[in-house]
Amino acid sequence: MKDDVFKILNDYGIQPSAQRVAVAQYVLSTDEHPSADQVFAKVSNTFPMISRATIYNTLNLFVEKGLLRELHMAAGRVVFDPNLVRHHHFINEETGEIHDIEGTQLKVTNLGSLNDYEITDYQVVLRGKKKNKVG
Amino acid sequence: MKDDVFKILNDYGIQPSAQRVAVAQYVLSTDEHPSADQVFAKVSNTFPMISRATIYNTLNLFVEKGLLRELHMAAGRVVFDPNLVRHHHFINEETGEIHDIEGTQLKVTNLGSLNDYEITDYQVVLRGKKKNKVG
DNA sequence: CCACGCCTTAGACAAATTCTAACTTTTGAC
DNA sequence: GTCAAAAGTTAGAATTTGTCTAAGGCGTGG
Repeated sequence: MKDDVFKILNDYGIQPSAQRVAVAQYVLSTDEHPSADQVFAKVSNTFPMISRATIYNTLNLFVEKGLLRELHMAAGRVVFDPNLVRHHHFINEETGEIHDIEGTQLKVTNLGSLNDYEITDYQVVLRGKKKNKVG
Repeated sequence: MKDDVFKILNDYGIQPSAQRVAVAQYVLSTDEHPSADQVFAKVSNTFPMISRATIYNTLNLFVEKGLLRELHMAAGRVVFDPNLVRHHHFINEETGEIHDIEGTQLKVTNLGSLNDYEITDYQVVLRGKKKNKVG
């Protein structure tokens, strides 16, 4: 198991260290969608000397190397939108700008199959960059 | 124009004040998806005495009254996801929990029509609550 | 005028994240 | 093995985002 993690880190071009292995063991085996602080709390149990900065450094490195993905949807760090009609958003990853995508440009189907949930709102979040006009 | 804003605030049950009108004039006329701090910066230009607390109070009031919507997708306050396969997320608004929705349960179509953008990633974000089992 | 309620203010506070400077560990050359 | 350079880690300071608090301002009804 620790060997697995070692191999995974190597595969992603991440130099293993005791701290990085400890973080990876937790985040790769959970479906809790933890925040950095939750990772800190969990990993501290088995690795009491680890510092917060290392947690942040390690998580950011993992994201950079493609081993983890960041989700930007928890509370806090919020922006405001006066457009109340259902619509979607495109985030330009080069600039951070958020653009509206009209509701009619995308269609989400099969919503009805999610029987356990009562959906009050949904939107599609697209990430990418503006195409260069060619020619 | 100022009269328009006055009327809108009244329509949404918001007691107008000089500060609230100033904030509304900016946020209702922009498509910049501003953060609270950006609102503060802009409104300070025309209303130098306004305080940050008033900006936050006012924006939160507008959201509460339905005049604005919050978007939780900017950088910061982040959680991490080891699931790299394309999938979607359901946020339980009662608990804040984030659940994975398999990519196969939802289908987004018409992506190809967004010709100006090069999409590197997308996901559907659903908000709501777990249904109570009835009976 | 006075009191009451609502609003605003400045600054304190709190939480999340990044930065910094010093220390430790690893690695590679000799 | 020893040394130096590079990489990683640490604690704590600093920054950023947002809320809370205590005090004061303003308008309306008496």
